Amino acid sequence: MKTLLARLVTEALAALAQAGTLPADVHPEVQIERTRERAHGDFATNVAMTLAKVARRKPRELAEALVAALPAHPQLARVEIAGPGFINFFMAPAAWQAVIATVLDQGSAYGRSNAGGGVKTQVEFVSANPTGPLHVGHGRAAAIGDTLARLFEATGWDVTREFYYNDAGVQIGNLALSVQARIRGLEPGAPGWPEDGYRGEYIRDIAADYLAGKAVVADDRQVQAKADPDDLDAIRDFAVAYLRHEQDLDLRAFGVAFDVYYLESSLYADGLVERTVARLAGSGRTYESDGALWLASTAYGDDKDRVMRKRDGSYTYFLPDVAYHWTKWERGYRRVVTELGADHHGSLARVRAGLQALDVGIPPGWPEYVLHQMVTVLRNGEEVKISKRAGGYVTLRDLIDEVGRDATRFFLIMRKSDSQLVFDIDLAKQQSLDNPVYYIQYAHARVCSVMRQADDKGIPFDAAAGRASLGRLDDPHEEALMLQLDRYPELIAVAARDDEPHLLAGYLRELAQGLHAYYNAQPFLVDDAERRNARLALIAAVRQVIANGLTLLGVSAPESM
RNA sequence: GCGCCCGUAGCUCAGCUGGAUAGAGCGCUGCCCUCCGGAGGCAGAGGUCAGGGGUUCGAAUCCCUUCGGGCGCGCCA
Repeated sequence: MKTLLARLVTEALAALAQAGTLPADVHPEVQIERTRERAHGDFATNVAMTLAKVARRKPRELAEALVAALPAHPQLARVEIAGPGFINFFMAPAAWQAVIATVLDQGSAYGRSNAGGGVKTQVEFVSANPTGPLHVGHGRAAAIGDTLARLFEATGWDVTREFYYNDAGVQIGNLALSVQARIRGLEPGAPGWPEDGYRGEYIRDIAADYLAGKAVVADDRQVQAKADPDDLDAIRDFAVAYLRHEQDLDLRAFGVAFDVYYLESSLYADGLVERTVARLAGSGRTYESDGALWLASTAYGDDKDRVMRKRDGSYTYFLPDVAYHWTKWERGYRRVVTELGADHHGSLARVRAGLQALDVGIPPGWPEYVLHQMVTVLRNGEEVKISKRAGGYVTLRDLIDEVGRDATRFFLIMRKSDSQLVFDIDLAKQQSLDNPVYYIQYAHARVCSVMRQADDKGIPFDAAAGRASLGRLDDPHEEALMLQLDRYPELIAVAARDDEPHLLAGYLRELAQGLHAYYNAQPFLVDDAERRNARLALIAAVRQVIANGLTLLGVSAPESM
């Protein structure tokens, strides 16, 4: 409908230009927006105001001329001029009613599009190092990254989910030493316990399994424990596989699956770090100072120059980060989203600057970054502290076990990633109206229940009859719902374009609210078969869109609760 | 000190790439079940959109600035 209106307005503008009311050389972008209030019609445009200056006419005068030149269309019932010069469009009821048939025809495909045109796209997220179980922050990353990936898939992008981690660095060495200390029966803090060792109970579990010679299978590796307390390499390999496996279980319980696991160590093994150094050196933007090799990254928008190679000859993490993102480009991903905790925001400007310095055709501003702010967990109104080193923190799996996957995913996605998020465990656990995820799921279950009732009463929903009688839908609640349904594809497109999955959570809440209000205002199973089937067609369409939206969030749409 | 993010109702937060009288949930007050699931709905109170400048037909939204909070600012990852 938006595109229809935009076309009509453009035609009218062309006619005005022809008549000399408008200068011939203006080609304004016609904005059609949804109105906030029904009194303002269904859609509105502000072109008369934006063009008033170049046309040297008063906005309302211009609006009059434009409306006079507007071609008639059966879907357009009425046009009004209001306020400072808005042109308000009132659509014919049939135009709204048509959305119901569209939803029912398209089913789970409603809302999908091909905006991405099949372009190879990658979402990198979670990317936790295998030094412990995943915590709530990783959960937020997983919810955001996976939902984005689903949104991209729904809008025609060819998506790969990637998990990047380091299996060979300082932290991993520390992990191996911690497990070895546990193998030797040491407790955290005891003499001989490694400095900055991992103190969590899970280290003890790894030690026990290692000694027992167990085998461990993770999604990207498998290892048989050697049970030798002195073989630090073997301990490390086992511990990494063990924790990777634990993370796999967490992610699976969360409904998240990765296509690719990328190892930082492979960047070194495959010579990609060296190649990156050489390429950067060739840029003429590197220099030696204090015995270290620097990149003049300030030339590319960074706020200070960065050390590439330290005085001791080893590389800083800046280099593998650039090398890694270069591989993303080389592997053909043209849209890339890197999802990180906001505490890593410093790497953003550095990596982009490094990629520019490579001069390999990567556009400025590539890749997209989505940074999420901190998660605070509340239990009994008190903050639960998260401390990885000390152990005993709230893990993702604790949350899933306690509040369930649906509520966990929903709570972690419902806020804008830029905002800090308070995760109230007690609220998330509540199976009541206070809990938004139950409220939405209940709307879905409620429609299913009405359909069952219809069957029981021997008046099952007749979809064909419903479609033929859509003209019977004239209640304000019905109009509001049709409007909401019509908006859904646009919302999906915007959420995918702007990397804002939280919009979908808010939309679904509003749609559910519309359904509940309608339910209370009107009976559906009325004797008048035309009206009854028309109403059932409407709520069937609402159920379909709720299901489609929940699927994109990775949340189930139950038929009864 | 510098950079990024945030500041909207008592609380938690939306506000759809600048639009008309700023919204929702919870909490509070008062209503609504002979009816398809009351696990619901309706109405009301509650705001200097942190403060101050600017840009323009129009600003919660864009720019500058002050204040407050979070996170970064290492030849750690």
